[in-house]
Amino acid sequence: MAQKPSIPKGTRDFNPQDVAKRNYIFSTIRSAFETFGFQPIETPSFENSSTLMGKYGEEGDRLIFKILNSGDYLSKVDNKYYLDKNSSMLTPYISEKALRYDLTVPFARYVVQHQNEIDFPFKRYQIQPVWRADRPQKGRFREFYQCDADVVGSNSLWQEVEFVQLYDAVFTALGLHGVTIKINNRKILSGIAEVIGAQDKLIDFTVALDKLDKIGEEKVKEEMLGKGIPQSGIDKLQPLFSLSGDFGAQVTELKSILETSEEGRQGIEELEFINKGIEALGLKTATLQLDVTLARGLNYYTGAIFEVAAPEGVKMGSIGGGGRYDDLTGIFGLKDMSGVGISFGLDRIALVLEQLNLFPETITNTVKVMFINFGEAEGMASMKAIKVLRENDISAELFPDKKKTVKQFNYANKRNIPFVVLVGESELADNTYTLKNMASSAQETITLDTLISALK
RNA sequence: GUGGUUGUAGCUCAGCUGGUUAGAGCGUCGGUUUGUGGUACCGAAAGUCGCCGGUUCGAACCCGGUCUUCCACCCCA
Repeated sequence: MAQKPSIPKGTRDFNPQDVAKRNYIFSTIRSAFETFGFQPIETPSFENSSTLMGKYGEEGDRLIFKILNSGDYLSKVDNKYYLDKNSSMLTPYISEKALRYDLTVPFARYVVQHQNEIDFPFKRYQIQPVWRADRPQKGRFREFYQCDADVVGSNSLWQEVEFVQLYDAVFTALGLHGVTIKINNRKILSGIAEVIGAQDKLIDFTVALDKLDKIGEEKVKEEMLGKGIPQSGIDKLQPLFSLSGDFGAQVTELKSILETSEEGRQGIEELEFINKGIEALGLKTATLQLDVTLARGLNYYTGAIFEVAAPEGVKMGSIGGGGRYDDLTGIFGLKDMSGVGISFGLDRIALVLEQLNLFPETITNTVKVMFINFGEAEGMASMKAIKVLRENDISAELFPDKKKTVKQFNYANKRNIPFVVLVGESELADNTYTLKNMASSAQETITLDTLISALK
């Protein structure tokens, strides 16, 4: 055998069973999106580099897949950068396009570009692959699908309420019960930073706070101190580390911490509105949980921040995330356009469903009936019947070769084909069909009309 | 990007401190007399031991590099 071919790091092939399972998730999400009034759009898999670069922070820029220019791309390069081997300066000269890194920034570009054709508020969903030059791990790929729903052009907090409901609806429909929808608000984080005198260190502060459940209270304090946050401020955080109780109790605690911060108080108000809405409307299987340490999220979030964690006991990074960004389109020149949205990580959801064995057994993409091949004349009779079955929306096929029946049955078995039809010498003479149910082994010899109704 | 880890037939894995023709189970293919599968029995094919280089009389095994896998950072879906 020759050298085995392979695919790039962090990419995968999907076999028919995989595709069937993924399609099941896609269609569940898609139908929920549409039920909530979202409309689909699609954008190109690659954008101009200038559209993407600088939108995800320094880290993000590094993870964007750049596309090499065509032609003699080195001829345009400034000798200085070339000879210095200065990659970051050289890149813009040799790469003008890049694969999309997420669906939100291309969406912002889309909104600005098509602002005159769009009726606001605009609710769109988008299900497409994205690419990141990340180092792969489990549940972490270089090519994966995001399923995004966003609304632009409305400041209403009802949108946030709806997104919580949407998460609940999708995961309930997928049978993935017990997910936790964590919610926080960027304004609360800013407020806390303000109160402890670290407003200029918001990022450092949130990054440290985010690690609370991972490295513990002491280490978090150490890190904050190391980043130059005053001890007096850290002391004020004490109540934060011991936040407990239900949503209401935590909010009360927060209020006392954030008394002096206008922004913080606003964040709390928003949070309370969302929680009140969800309490009144109810969730089917998910839980909404306030998580003040939830600080992840891209630089552009300005209000609510969401993240969805798989049910307890499943080791997997977040399976969804999102939030409110007041000025996303601002970077492309369209001001005062608030957006809020969420994303589902299809690939991780698939892994979780697989692990918990939650895929319905009925997910298959096999044909319903296979005709055994007994020879040329029998084959012709079979093909005629198959034609009629297909016209009746029944998937059917003829085993192409006249092999031993044992082999043909084996094949049908392995492909999980539920029914087999035999058209041999006697059936040919009588103009009948022997239909066998592979699961029960029962078989009967019937006419074409009966065959059709039996398989419908 | 940093540190670690993995890689042997299609799949899951054995292979003792380097020693002669690298094994098993499952799967695949063929057969158990030619119209009936998922069971049983018999038989066969299939591996430049991830790739490149080095050490050695000799390497799947030791060393270096590289790719891949997974893990921890980082970041995220």
